[in-house]
Amino acid sequence: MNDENRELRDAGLKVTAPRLKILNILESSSEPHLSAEDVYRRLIEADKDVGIATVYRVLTQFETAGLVTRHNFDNGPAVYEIDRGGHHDHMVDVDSGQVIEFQSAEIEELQQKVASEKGFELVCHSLVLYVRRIK
Amino acid sequence: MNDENRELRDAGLKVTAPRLKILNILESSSEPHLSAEDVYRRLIEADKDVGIATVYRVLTQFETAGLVTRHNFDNGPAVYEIDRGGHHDHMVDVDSGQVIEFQSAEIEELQQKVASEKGFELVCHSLVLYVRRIK
DNA sequence: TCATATTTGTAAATAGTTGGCAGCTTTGGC
DNA sequence: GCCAAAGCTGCCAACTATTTACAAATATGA
Repeated sequence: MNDENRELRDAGLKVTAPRLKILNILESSSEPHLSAEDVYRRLIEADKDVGIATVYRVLTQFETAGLVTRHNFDNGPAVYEIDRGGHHDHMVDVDSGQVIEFQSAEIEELQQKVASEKGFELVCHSLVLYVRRIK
Repeated sequence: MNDENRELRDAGLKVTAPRLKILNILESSSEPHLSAEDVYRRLIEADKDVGIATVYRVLTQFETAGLVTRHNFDNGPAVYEIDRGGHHDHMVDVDSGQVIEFQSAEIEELQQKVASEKGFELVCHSLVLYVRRIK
């Protein structure tokens, strides 16, 4: 019983071929942000017999289980990112579409502060900076 | 020639009945965040003869002209908000769906700082805090 | 008033995502 | 190891949000 099996078990999911393959694709991808279509395309390269609906279902289950995070960047399809521990936000280069990750403990703190000033606790957040490279 | 006519003119748009009505709906709505469907429904209450495609087209033109801002909250349709000058971000109550506006000069500053540290200038940003009311 | 460029409504097309269902697979108990 | 139950899958149709094509209607400036 290897690590990936255990990850699925711990998430309360049966260990099946599609789930293992999808988890593997997410873990081994050099591009950290994959859409359902992206995952689907990589899947059928190796194995004709999969449906896009399964990809969506599995990605949603992974999200619920906390294995991946789903991002809705401005338009287009949602992208999924495997959770490697460190929380971060994203910068999108408006010219190239490139996505850059960053962390800012200060911003995180201020978010907590803003929420609690209004009588709320912060559940999660979505911060995307749209940026342009300085020439 | 009234204010609304001028707003359209200044945006380089011909002054047409659908545009005036849509602008009016956005300006007079008590709910500041309206989806294209919302706008469409209010339109046909007064006037049967409009198409949803026109609503989308006009809202996109308004966005390009800087009259409105489009937000993509987590799921569901995009919502449009008339620009009343003051920039602000949003908090969404995950239990009720209620949207609360807030401003934080400190967060804005930090965003600039983060972008410039990576060699970028900030074009715009999207910050949504998903929150829960403290009991 | 006219000519022209824009804009509109209708309807059909598209993109992304979800749901229904019959058959297949995993799992835990024996 | 074998079986029943529960869960999972592929296929395909449906669905939601949005965009496009196009011919008819309208605003604008001369």
